[in-house]
Amino acid sequence: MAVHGTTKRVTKRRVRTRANLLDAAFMVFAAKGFGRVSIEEVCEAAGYSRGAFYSNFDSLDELFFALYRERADLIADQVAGALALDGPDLDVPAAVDRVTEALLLDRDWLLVKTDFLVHAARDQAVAQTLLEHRARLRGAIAERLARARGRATLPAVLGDIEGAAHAVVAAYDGVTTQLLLDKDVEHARAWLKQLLTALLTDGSDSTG
Amino acid sequence: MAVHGTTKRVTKRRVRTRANLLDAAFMVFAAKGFGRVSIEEVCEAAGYSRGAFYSNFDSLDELFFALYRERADLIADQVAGALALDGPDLDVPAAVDRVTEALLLDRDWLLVKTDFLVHAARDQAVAQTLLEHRARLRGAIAERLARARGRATLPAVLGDIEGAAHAVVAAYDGVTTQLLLDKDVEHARAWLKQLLTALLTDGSDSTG
DNA sequence: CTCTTTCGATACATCGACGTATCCGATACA
DNA sequence: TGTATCGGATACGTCGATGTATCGAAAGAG
Repeated sequence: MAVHGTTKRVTKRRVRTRANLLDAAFMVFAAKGFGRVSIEEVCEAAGYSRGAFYSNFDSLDELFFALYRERADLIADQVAGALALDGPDLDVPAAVDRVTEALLLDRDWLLVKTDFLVHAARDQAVAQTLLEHRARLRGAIAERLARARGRATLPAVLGDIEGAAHAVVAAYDGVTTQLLLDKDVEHARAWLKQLLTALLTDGSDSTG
Repeated sequence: MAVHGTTKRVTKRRVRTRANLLDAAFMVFAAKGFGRVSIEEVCEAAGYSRGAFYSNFDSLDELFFALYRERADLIADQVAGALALDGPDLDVPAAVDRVTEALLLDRDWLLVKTDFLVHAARDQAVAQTLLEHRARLRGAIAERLARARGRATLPAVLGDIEGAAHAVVAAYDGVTTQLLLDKDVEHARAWLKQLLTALLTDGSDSTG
């Protein structure tokens, strides 16, 4: 097959190297923080020389971006999956349970994610990407919330369903912050459930 | 006055220099992020040489810590002040208004604060300090919430008043995250109000 | 199996930031 | 005002990280 012309030959070795670099970078970033990591450290952790790095990326920033994109997509799918486990109608407490399980497992990811947030806060283009990711997540949540209508009523204060989805994300972010500090995953999980329940259910429901 | 013995002579010039360095550092940190700032940049921004820096601090970390402590205390007082403006009884919506005004003014501060959070997440000692700060804030909030009892009832899902205070902080953190990305202060403020209202008022109140 | 292309390692030059040691002007105190 | 001390500037040596250019080895095509 003549896939010549524009496309360069891409070896299996190359994709392996790239993946290894990304994986190593993830661990190093999680451990030391993006701002305190050098290209050399990433290479050393991955077992490559700097030549391999420069062959695959132009800068640490580019690698970081690629890394975030990869993992964020993965998480997004995970959450979407957790939300999809329901039947056509959504059982709010059950969904809350499953989503909190899926979201708050990996402290390393939270560390990297927050580094990326800090990065995005100072770079409009990066911020745009992150905002789109978040919008997608909110969209999935809103879609599911829509199906819950009638079974449970949302508090009017939050406005429409979009507002409620927004609130869910905010709660998640808030819990994340606390978790980064106290490192108590179980507590964070339990508490996120509480928060989401408080936000998503009318004060008037009395079921357990 | 013989304050000799242990105490070194501390000149006015020194305190001025130190303050200038801290102020300059704040701006530089806000602009570029702690991880991307060198000692030299701070000195240049402040109009001093590196000699001045090393005469006042041992490392960038130490300066960062001092800087955070200073500003955080300032903000804490500000919030406490906003909460204290009430009479003995607390009017929840009014207090929410004033607190949101006080909290969300300075994007630069949010940037630095988040940098510090990322920093603290990887250093237990620093995390401890930050947790104590947050505990103090929560304490002030809880104290005020206690006075509101009877006037407005808190949703039961949040548990006790401590839980409610926790939720307030989480909401603040959540909104902060969004604000860092979209830079829309007014929207963030309005929305924080909404969130707090949803969290702190029973679903059964109907007033606007 | 051979030949070409690609990938990653090595060696090199450069640069910026660091920390220190020393010196001079500023400041406080008598 | 004199003087001892303090604070900040300057100059220096060092080190780590960067990016590039070149080379040998691995992988794919025929």
